[in-house]
Amino acid sequence: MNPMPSKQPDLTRQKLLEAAFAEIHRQGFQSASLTQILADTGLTKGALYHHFPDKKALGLAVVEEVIRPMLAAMMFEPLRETRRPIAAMQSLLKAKAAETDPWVVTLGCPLNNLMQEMSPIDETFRRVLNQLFKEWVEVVKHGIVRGQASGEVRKNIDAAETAFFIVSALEGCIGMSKNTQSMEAYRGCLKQLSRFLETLKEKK
Amino acid sequence: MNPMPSKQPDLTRQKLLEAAFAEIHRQGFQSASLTQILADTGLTKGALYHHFPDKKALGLAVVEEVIRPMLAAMMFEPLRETRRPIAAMQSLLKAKAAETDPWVVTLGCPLNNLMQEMSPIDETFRRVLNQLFKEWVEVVKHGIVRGQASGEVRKNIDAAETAFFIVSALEGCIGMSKNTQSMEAYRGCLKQLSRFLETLKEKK
DNA sequence: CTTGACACATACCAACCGGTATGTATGATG
DNA sequence: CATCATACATACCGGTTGGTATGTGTCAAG
Repeated sequence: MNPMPSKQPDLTRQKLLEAAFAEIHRQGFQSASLTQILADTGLTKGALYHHFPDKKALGLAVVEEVIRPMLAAMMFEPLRETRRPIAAMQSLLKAKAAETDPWVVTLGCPLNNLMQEMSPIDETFRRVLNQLFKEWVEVVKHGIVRGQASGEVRKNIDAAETAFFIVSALEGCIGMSKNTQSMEAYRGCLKQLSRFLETLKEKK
Repeated sequence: MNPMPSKQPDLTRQKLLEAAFAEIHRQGFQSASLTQILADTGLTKGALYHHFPDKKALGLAVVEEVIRPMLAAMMFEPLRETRRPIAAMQSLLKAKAAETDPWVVTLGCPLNNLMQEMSPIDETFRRVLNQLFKEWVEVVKHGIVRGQASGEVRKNIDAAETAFFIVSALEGCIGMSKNTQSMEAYRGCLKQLSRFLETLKEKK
């Protein structure tokens, strides 16, 4: 009846995923230590290898079940149905710039970190990460297209190319700011990206 | 007199640096294997630890003595004395887009790779990498300032912020294209960056 | 001719890695 | 009550890691 706190497999799996996410976010996938993850969770290898066949599967699960929902909530949802994507994205950037948590500036975007590390050396990772990345670009692209329909966005721009660039530039800003470890540089970079977005608007 | 081919210490050191650069570029610093580097050079640990005190020193030397000159030749020099930086950068981007070597698209920018991996977890690396990055931004910034003086560039833009953004966006383009492994996406992204540069020009 | 610093090569080490084999408590099922 | 799969824990393994200690050949100086 009263289920023991330590015998809920779904909860255990979730704890492993979250600890793995944190460790991977800090150290990267290859340098992430399973021992460390287990130390963080208080679990053992028995639990880990019961829920995941190997380290790689754990990493891929982190992408699908931790990073994807996170990204969807933060970046996809706000753009999903907007008819004024430029305005939506600018308020999104403003929100990011207003964050006081140095999380992003110190550790960077989890998706980008993994892409940079794993895409060149592991095809499975590359496919999964690229799929997620492409979804992101697609969301932005559809936003732009809707913006073009509603008259907010100029019609002589390539929606796909522009969307790819916007996401790339944002990841670039985050990455460089991570190196600088300066919230101020981060905000300035986002401001310039916002300036670029402004140039996409239809002139009235 | 005739110096033996294998007893020129400077040459040995250089071989180690280049092999280390290649290995680090592929695998990242943490996952770079000293054994692999030695196998690539045909040398042994005796040679390595004669020239470098430890792995970290080797990595930092790679940054200073391989990546820095490479970056300086490719990105700094073309902008050093130009009075029309926008034009110079656009021809630079054009040259990058025209490259058929998939080197950049498959492995990415060595500087950015190291920054993403090492900056959050090692302060020494972060300082060295950030120094190099800041020099890059500075070169672009000075170019913009000179462009403002010569009338090519609008005067109501923040040179420092803009320079930071340009470098960030470029690194972002490279990074995302590395993930996509598509030369076409890479070229499209550079084209959008070029479009941004165009908006910096003084209206005639 | 000897000495000694330099430029490596060889052999070895403890620590850690991901992964496996086995043991065990629990809870549902027949 | 017996059975059996689930959900872990424990103990262990071979391989690899960065790093070290020692050996050796060369060459220049004294």
